[in-house]
Amino acid sequence: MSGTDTNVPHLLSHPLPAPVPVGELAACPVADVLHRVGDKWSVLVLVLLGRRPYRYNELHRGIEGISQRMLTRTLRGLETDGLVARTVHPSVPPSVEYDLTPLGRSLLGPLSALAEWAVRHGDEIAAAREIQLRT
Amino acid sequence: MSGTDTNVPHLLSHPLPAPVPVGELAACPVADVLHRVGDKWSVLVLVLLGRRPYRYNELHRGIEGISQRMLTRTLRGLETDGLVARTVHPSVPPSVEYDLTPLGRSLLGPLSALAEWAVRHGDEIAAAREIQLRT
DNA sequence: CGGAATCCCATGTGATACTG
DNA sequence: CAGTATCACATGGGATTCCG
Repeated sequence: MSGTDTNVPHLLSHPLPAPVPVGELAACPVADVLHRVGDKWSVLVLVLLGRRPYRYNELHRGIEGISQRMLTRTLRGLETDGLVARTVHPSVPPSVEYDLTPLGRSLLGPLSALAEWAVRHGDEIAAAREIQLRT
Repeated sequence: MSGTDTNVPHLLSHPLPAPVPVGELAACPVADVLHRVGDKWSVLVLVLLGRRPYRYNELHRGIEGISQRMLTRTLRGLETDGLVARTVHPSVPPSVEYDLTPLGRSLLGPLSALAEWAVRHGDEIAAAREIQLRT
């Protein structure tokens, strides 16, 4: 991912002093994407759909604790952003299948990098939080 | 702590059907981290502090549009999670310096992967949103 | 300078009930 | 099966004022 750095500026990697305000970053879609994927359920839906297509109730059973409302809203949001495709199969009873779009699938890579970091350092964060609680 | 754990499972990369509900993922800290960094300002603060240490008002000026309240809350949150260190220099007038901890710095890598993705595909997301708006 | 306190609104999230 | 509708609550976020 960092290997093909042809024209994309490395926004996070250069340790230079900031000459200008981060309008460059506020205007850039990084925070946008983080906000989209940073909600409570989106990443879980993306991960599941990264394995195979799922039907609605299948997702509902697969993601423990999600309400129908939030599952629907999450799917709609991801669909709106072109990350998830919704396909209705005209059968009786009707079945609806959700799957990742190529765009959504391309997000799995960067997401997995963050996932690995989270798995590796999650306990450190938890430890840091514990310390704050006892002071 | 978890540094010795070399076989971190690739939660997002194996395309196998899900044998069990994602309790594995709901319990794992991935969504947690996304939620922490997925707010409106955290990533911007992390990026700035990735370049060099900053003082409070320096950050306030550097991040256009952030309120004092949110800057403080964001810094406190990142500090609580052990990603940012706050150092008070006893001078007159007092100066407070914020910097990334090693943990915080280790997050810049995965974050930059996501940032590159966002820069590359941000327009596709915008395009997908436009389509939804006109229907 | 580096915040804290307060008020207020928007959004996220959940529970429940209902439906084609 | 695959949702919608409604209510209710917690949190996020901004504006303003005040303080050591």
